[in-house]
Amino acid sequence: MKLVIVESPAKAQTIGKFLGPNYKVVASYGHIRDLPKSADEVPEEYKSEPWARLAVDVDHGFRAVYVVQKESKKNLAELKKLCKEAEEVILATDEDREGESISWHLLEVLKPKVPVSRIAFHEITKTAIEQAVASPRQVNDQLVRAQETRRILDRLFGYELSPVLWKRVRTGLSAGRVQSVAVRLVVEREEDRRAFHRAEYWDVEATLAADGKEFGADLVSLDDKRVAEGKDFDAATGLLKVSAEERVVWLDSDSAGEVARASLAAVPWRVSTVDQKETRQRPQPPFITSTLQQAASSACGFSPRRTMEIAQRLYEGVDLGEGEREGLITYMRTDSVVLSERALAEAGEVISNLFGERYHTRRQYTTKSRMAQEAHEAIRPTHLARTPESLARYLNPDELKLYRLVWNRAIASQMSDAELQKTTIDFEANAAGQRALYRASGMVITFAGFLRMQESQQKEAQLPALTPGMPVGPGQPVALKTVEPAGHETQPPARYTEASLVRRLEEEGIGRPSTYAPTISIIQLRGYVERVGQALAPSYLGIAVTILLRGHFAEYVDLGFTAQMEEVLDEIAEGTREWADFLTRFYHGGLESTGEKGLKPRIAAELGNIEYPAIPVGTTPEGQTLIVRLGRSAPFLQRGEGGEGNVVSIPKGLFYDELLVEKALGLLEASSKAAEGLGVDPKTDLPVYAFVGPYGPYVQLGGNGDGKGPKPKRASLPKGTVIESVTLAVALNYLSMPRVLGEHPEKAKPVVVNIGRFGPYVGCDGEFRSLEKGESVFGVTLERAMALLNQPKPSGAKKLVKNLGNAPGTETAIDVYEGRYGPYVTDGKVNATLPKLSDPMQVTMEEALALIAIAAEKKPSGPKRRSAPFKKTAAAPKKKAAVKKKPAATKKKPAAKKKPSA
DNA sequence: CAGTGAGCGAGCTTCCGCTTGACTT
Repeated sequence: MKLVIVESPAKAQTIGKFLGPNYKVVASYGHIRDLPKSADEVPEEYKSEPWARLAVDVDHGFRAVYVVQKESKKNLAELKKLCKEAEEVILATDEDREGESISWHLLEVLKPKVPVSRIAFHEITKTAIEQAVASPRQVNDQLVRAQETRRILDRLFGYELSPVLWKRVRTGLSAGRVQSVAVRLVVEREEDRRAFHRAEYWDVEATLAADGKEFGADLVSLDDKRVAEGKDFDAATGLLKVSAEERVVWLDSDSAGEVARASLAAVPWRVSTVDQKETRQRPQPPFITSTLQQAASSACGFSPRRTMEIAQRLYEGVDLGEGEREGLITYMRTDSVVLSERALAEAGEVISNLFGERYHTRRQYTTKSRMAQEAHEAIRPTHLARTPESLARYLNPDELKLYRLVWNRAIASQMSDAELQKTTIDFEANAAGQRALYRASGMVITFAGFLRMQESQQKEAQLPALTPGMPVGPGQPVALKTVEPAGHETQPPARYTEASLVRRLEEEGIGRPSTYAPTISIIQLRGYVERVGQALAPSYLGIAVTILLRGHFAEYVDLGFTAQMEEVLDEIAEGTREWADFLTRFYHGGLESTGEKGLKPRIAAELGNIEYPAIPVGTTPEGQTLIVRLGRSAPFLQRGEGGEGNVVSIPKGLFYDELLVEKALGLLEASSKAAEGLGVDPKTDLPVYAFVGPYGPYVQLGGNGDGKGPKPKRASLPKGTVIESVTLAVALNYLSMPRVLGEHPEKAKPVVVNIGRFGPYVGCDGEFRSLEKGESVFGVTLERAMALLNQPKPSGAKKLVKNLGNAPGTETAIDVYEGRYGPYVTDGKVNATLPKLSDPMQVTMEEALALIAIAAEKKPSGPKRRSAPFKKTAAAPKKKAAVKKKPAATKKKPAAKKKPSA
């Protein structure tokens, strides 16, 4: 038996059929090893290395530590077994960088004792596979190194820049070569929308009729000066932007009205020119991942993720009633527009049968993108003879829609050009001494060609047959019906949709077919981008993060970064560049003299300069700055230095493009008026208000504004409460807190329930207990409260386990504690968690001191964590942001901990 | 940006690209 390993099980099944019983074809299920994702996946022997977090030894040749992915373990065990039974192992992973890498990892892990060869095929047909088997080669190490370089660069990029965001913006955030540029694109589109100035421009529209047909003609020029249209205006200023020598006239409402009146009075007009032109239209190439996602989005409203799910099902196949599943489309993660010979031939037959020979034009497409790796074909039906109609009863409606899309596009791509005839007729009028030119455009299809496959037929507009010199007016062959001014406005650039963002990334060579949909998901999951209908709008968090990265790490989030990386990877693959050199320069930097800084020193140098992000909004007429800051619960607008009356939260759904100075001032105004309140508390006659504060929404009873007198009663609302939804009744309910549930039978003290900093709780006489997760304050009875209070205090607190006595020669006591995170030792200053599986009772003084020494050295270096953004009071000086450096002990690489690195 | 009641050692979070898992009441 010869063992053939491919990447996907569906492919394995198909190939298995071609190769016959002497071969066993199995799948690797993609990559089998990767860098460990987090500390707990790092092998024990490397855990104490300074680079363990990265799993790349950045100081010794960028040696990477790979671990078998959990999901791959079972399959790998199976593969190992099969390897032993095989007389030969054939690696048939995809022929691209990642595929070559998978083969290499398979070799490393399986270590087959039998001959191994590497084959590749781009087309799943019997001949292609037989040919591939007949011409084996070895794994291409240079290509593998290129992949490894890519992988390591992405790891260093993501795992070094993300922590910058944790320190300066919010924990849990992420930055990456692909995702950060995706967010940047969305943010910059929003900035363009925000900076956009509308321009109003007018033209004149005439309705004419001849041969019983009505048609329109628009004013295009006056005295040979072209009438300005939308594209003539600058988006950022709303002003006309045409070169000096170009003669353009910008009509407003009045002048357009005048021209219209004068034109109408100027009958008869005259046909001045009739121009006819034959044109052709070519079909588009068959689908690749990005274009499929785009088309499915506009035609069916599917998100990229949904499109890929449906495509996966079509790829894996359905039971067509013959008991065997058969794949209906080729592989859906591809960047190649190439069609196989068989597909080309099949298309010819299908098209000739359906429409006739004339409709068929054999076309092989070539992929434009330099980044393309072309391991697969274009996305097409596996059998073009299988029409959507013939599959209708086997597919669900969405599957059918997508299949139809794929089939139509593949067939159309092999059909003849459409032939069109375009007609332009100009009419001339003497409008109050000005020569006004009106233009009518028509188009007829003389040969439909591939347009037969188009779902929405191109609109034809037939113009009557006119000849130059013909008069236009009452009693003439061409009648003039109306002449009216028409106003237009330029439109701001549209937001990206998920699919159009994918398309843009693809055009820029950023990301791969397998990551487009996940990238779109991750930037939403991180809260950088939100969906508004089909469109993507950046959140204020996304804007803040982009401002930070763009301001301090510009070249890393540059649109061209990936393209540059790809160039280097190509050189590595070709053997003209050394991979570790490249990574050294990327991470540690180039020669000092060149001023080229690597990522690591760059971050170290930059960190102190990074302020907590503020998003610029503008300046008030009084000269105060307006900014958006990120609050704990939501973004808020701040005027000047903030403080009472100068701060307001930003309502949900108000995005940056609309947050202009005027709107911002309106919000501040409205918030001082929120003061009007929800109504009056019947018991106290005091007004009730609902506000959003720094810790979330809350309600308040009475006393707003003056800042004097007794503080008003306030109560928190649960996190995420929409302030607009709060009614008087709801507000009063919360204001009833802290609510007395009754009296403690023993202590004779009141038992209360309230919502506090750590959530809802009950309390009595200085004793407090939190409610359980999800438990409502309104459901708590006295009984329940008593039950909670009678429970012992949850002991997250440390417990002394053992006293080891004083460290030799000192007065410092060394103790072992049992804490929330397990047992640890401490000298009172530095704590060190005991290694797993060690018995806290068996710890010796020696071990404890060693652990403490290691922990002390690991203590965070560099700038101290800065204070929370809202900690400071209005009175405090504003400048505090400068990072204080602790006069911490200089840290050197400890000579003691050295690991024999290979 | 308001305000109410605890406590302690933190360690973790994060990247991009390949692929589909699926043991039971």
